[in-house]
Amino acid sequence: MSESDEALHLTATDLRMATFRLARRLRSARAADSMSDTQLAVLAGLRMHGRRTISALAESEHITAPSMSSIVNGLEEQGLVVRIPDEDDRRRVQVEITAAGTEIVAETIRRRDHLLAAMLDRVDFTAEELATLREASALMRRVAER
Amino acid sequence: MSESDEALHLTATDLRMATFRLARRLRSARAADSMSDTQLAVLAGLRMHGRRTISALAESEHITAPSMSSIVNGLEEQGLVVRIPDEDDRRRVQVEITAAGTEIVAETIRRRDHLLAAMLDRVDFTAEELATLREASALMRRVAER
DNA sequence: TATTGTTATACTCTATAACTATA
DNA sequence: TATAGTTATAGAGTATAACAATA
Repeated sequence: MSESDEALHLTATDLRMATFRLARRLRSARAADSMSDTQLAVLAGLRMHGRRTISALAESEHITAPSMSSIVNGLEEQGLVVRIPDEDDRRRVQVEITAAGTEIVAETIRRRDHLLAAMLDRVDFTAEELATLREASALMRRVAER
Repeated sequence: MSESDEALHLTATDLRMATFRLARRLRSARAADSMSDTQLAVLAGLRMHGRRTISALAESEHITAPSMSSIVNGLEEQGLVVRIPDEDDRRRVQVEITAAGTEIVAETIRRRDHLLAAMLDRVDFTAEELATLREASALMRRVAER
């Protein structure tokens, strides 16, 4: 293994462990304990990208269309999304987030950010260490896009 | 809000987004597609900390004892753990990972590290950027410990 | 015929309540 | 009585197979 390959693998191992541990801690914070990870992910996707069909949502979340149909049923019963018939292709259904759904996502994000900010505060990082974390965040997002 | 509070919250937001996106990508890599996140977490905990009781495992994973009992049933049927009666307190059962269970964890870690190393490679980071990621990994683990 | 979505059915993971065995 | 674990039962999330409506 070359020196640069070794650096790559060492970085990968460190970053994998750190990412899983932090994600696990943050995932516990959410606006409603009854919301599943998938429900939150669907709402967050709709909030970012606007209305989507069942198939598109299923593909985004890597689950099947019947599973997504069932998830959307649950969200619709809670008033967090609405199904809108597609006028151009009447086989399709557009799923749209409601104001209540948007608020659930926003509140979950607020709680996670507050939790993480409090965790960062307790460690008492220097300005330089905080800067390193922000630089790394940008790098991590570039990695995750690939 | 003070300047340092603002830095804390900006860092928290960046890091939350980056962490969730990367964790989500990496979680899909595992030694067996049939293994659930909880099953993997239990195996990984047993591999690190040695034999544990059902109650201790349930507490670690933040699930109830009946749920953990069921998870352990599944792992035992697959030959990945064994139940060992506790001689000192015969109400207790010690759960121990088998060689096959250890291998599942090791293989999952290998796959995730290889996936992440390949992702890092595709972005073509400089040595300095890789160093930033490794420094940040250490900082993230300190944060997650709190 | 092919595509979009739903319904039917089954399995896993989770919970709470009730039970057994042991302390 | 209290604790450790299991069993019984139910609800949510997932899958595959079969179906209905539309293109």
